[in-house]
Amino acid sequence: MAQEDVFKKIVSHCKEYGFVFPSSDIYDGLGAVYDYGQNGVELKNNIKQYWWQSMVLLHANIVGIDSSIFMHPTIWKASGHVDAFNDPLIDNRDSKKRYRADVLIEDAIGKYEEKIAKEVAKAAKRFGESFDKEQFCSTNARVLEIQEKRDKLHERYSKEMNAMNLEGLKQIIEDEEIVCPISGTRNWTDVRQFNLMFKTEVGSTAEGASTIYLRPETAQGIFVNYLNVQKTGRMKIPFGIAQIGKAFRNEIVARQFIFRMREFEQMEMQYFVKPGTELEWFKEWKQARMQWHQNLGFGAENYRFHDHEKLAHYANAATDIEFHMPFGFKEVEGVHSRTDFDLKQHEQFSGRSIKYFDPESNESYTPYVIETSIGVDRMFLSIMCHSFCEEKLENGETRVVLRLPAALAPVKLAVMPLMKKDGMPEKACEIIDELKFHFNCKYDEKDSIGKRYRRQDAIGTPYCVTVDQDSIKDNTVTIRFRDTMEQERVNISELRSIIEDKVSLTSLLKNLKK
RNA sequence: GCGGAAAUAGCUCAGUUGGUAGAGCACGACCUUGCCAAGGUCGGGGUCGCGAGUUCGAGUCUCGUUUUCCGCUCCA
Repeated sequence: MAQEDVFKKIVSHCKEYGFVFPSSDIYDGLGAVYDYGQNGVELKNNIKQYWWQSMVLLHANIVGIDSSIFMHPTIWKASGHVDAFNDPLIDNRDSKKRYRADVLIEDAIGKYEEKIAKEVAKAAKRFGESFDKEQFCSTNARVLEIQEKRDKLHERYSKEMNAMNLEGLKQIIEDEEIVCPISGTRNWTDVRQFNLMFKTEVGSTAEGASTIYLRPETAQGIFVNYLNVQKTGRMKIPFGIAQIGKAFRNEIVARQFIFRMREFEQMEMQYFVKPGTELEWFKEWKQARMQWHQNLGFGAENYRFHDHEKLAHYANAATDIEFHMPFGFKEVEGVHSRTDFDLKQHEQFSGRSIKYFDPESNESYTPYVIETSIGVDRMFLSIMCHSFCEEKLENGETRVVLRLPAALAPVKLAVMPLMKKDGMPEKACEIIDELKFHFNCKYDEKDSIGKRYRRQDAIGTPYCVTVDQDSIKDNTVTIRFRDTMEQERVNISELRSIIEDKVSLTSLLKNLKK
């Protein structure tokens, strides 16, 4: 597939030009872990800056924190991760397919529903023609019988799920004679659990050691600090807390390059609102986050919302912002209305009151939360995918160019002497020495000028400046633009004003303000 | 975790029925040139993913293992 080829090219481009390397490369790599290289780290930092500034700089009522990766283990009991990250899985030995045991059983419950609906429909049709009391009674009895079976199954299933009794779930699958949809057989393995949280131990002696987890999301660090921030920052609802940080999930299958990694970075903002207003704020943030994405100029057609129909236990509204990757529309960001679930849970598990006292209405309440949660690495990938371009030139050659938004580009300006003599290198270095305080500059004197331009194209440098013989005499240089490859002759003293605005985040951020 | 495919220089790959490890690009030095991947000379770089086995001899055959890709599966 052409699209997959493009993705492969992007992956190797990332490695070849110092954006992303497989982790532990010289030891054959470590599954689903990647390192960012010299250019990747610049791009990633710029993405984080764009997000952070759009949140914390542009909103008087949003502040940031940086909470630690280790947290009290009870936090993950309160959040539900200890239970919910333990999906019960079962394999069919014939089809070699793996299923979630709970999903299989829920499907079986659904089948009873179908049966009931069928009986009712059949009866309705028959009674439309002629009413027969005996038939009515027998149908009624049949429906009641199925309903009873369904209710019994449901009850048993809820009980086993709550207890996370793996043998019990397996027994249900056997008793209900659930077959694999592919092979049609009942040749099942035992139900097994895979814990998606990484564990480690705190305390060096075995006796004093306690198991703790690497956080699977950054959100809980915000929730448990919510009251600290509210009190010390004198925050009034509605207000938000933003955080950028690493999170860890022991994914069963981690694939598609940096799209799903075991160690990844999140940018999360939890917005605390008055109960009852949460759906308005949900709508507001949904739009605001989409605007933030589209502000990069990648084209509205490459984004879409994916509203969740099946909501997680903590949410009363949820949507994903998906971006058109070479392997399909994929989730980059989630916007969730998390209700007061998390704060309430932490109140219960910690035994501390973390209610908010509203001075306007003179009442205390647990705030509702709107969460915006975006994967830095996924954002990085979407930007690389969209910017990567193999361009046919008029002379028939192809040029590989990264059309990164200038504000995100790792290097803003490359300065190169046309020749390695006659004072040109020195002049070029003078230019860099002045401009390096304002944006990221790079010097290059190796190889022909054309080759050097292409090298900069490949890492997305928006501007190249070339110092030639005339520059020595009249202090002018040619500035070359990445996207058009056109050149202009300008005075060295003008360079900063020409470039600085276009490569700064300010230009992006200003477009965000309505 | 299951099934399929793959792994040779930084990258892309060649390597015949088992017989001394190659090319192009990239990299370094020098010469020539100078505005869109230029030419020349010389040079550095590989335990052929790793470990066993078969063999006089393994990049090549067999088994195991690791990693990657594709499909399944999963995704707060």
